[in-house]
Amino acid sequence: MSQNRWISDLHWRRQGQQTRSERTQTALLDAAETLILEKGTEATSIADIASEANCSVGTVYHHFKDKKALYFALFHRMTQAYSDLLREGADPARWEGANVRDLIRGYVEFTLRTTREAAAAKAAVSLVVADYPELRKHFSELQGASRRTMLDLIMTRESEIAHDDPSRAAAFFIDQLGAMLAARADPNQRFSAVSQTDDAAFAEQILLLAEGFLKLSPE
Amino acid sequence: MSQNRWISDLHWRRQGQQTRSERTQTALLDAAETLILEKGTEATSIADIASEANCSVGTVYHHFKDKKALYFALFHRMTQAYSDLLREGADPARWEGANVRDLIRGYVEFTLRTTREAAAAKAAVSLVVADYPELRKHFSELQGASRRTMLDLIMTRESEIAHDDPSRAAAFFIDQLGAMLAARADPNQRFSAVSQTDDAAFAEQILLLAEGFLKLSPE
DNA sequence: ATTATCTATAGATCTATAGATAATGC
DNA sequence: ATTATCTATAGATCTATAGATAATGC
Repeated sequence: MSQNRWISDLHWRRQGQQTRSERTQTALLDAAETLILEKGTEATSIADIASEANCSVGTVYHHFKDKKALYFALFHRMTQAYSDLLREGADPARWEGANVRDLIRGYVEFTLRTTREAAAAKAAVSLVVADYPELRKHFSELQGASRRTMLDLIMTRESEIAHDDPSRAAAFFIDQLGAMLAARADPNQRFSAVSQTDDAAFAEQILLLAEGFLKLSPE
Repeated sequence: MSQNRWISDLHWRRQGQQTRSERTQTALLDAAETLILEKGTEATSIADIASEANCSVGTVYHHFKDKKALYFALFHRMTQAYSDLLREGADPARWEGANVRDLIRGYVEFTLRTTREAAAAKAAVSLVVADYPELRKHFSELQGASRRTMLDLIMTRESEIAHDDPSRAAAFFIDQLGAMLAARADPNQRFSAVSQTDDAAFAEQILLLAEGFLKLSPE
């Protein structure tokens, strides 16, 4: 019998040896994502996932140690994709000559775009996280990394901020901006929103908030 | 056999005839709340809930049609409590002589206090909602009601707002404030936050945001 | 008398595995 | 030769019910 090779203790997913292996794993993760969004994690069974991915239950267990491993792999796929995008977007070279306004505008646009592109993946993963308390911390830390990166970038332009305590104000603002962006990405928010804004108007209002709060020097 | 009397199609919970009936139902809901928070909805079985509430599986099904009915009742209990508090807090008579600043301060304090008091209930219910997509809409509408109430109150003080379009600005601000308060109530946020503020400092910063954005007339 | 509770269990999942079969690529 | 897949099923849940027993309150 072959030795099992798993990516890590956390993910516990077989390192495929053939091209079709990766294709099958992707199909399984896609299937899980779809079904979880549709019916929730509780109502989604391995047989459902296999069927949605056009393969058998046995195949699922060839690739993933157990149900939890499959869900963790789904978590890993989404967070990995997000981290990669973040690293690329936060490259200081990319922001040469940008002022604080540009940074905030860029952050809002980047976050809205990436969360929209990966909306299904993100929503499904947040349902997984709800059922696996051990993942909650990882999930939040990912958001935290994105905020720290943004804060560092902004603080290299500290002189533009006329607020008494620029670093405290910037940190507060970024936390709140994170909350606003998270809410905006939540498809349920349309039931609770009392204002309607498209993305462009949203970004514009956010800049007004930032200007008033941080007291940015005039452009 | 006795006729079953249920509170509604949605909640499907027996209308108890004896004092101990209510006590048992409360114990069952409390037990479900505790276990869901601990292990998630998927891993929580009826037998677990019965055991945590010191009663038998048969008793659970005497009071609730099925597992879903129990979870829906938990949802109902939390949302009802919140609605009641909201109705009380939003009474216009209570806000005689208050200006926009007072209203915002009051809203922040009210929301932080009630969400902290009911933190466990809210967290458990949000896990339930994650597993029952049909509840998502109800959940968001509840938040929406709270925001509309707040918006109405603020707009009776429209003259204090120097922004070009007071009603649009107020609606936008309330939506964003809702997002910030929701994030603040989330216990995971401490892993993602880059700023540390206690409730008093938070309320103060929110007022600064409001003043700058809405252009409130000086006090 | 009616309502609430318990015990015991049928029946329906669902997870995970064993063992046989098919596809891949050296 | 090795890797990936399928079929069939054991074993472990878990939900929900039936029927007997205990507690309540008119």
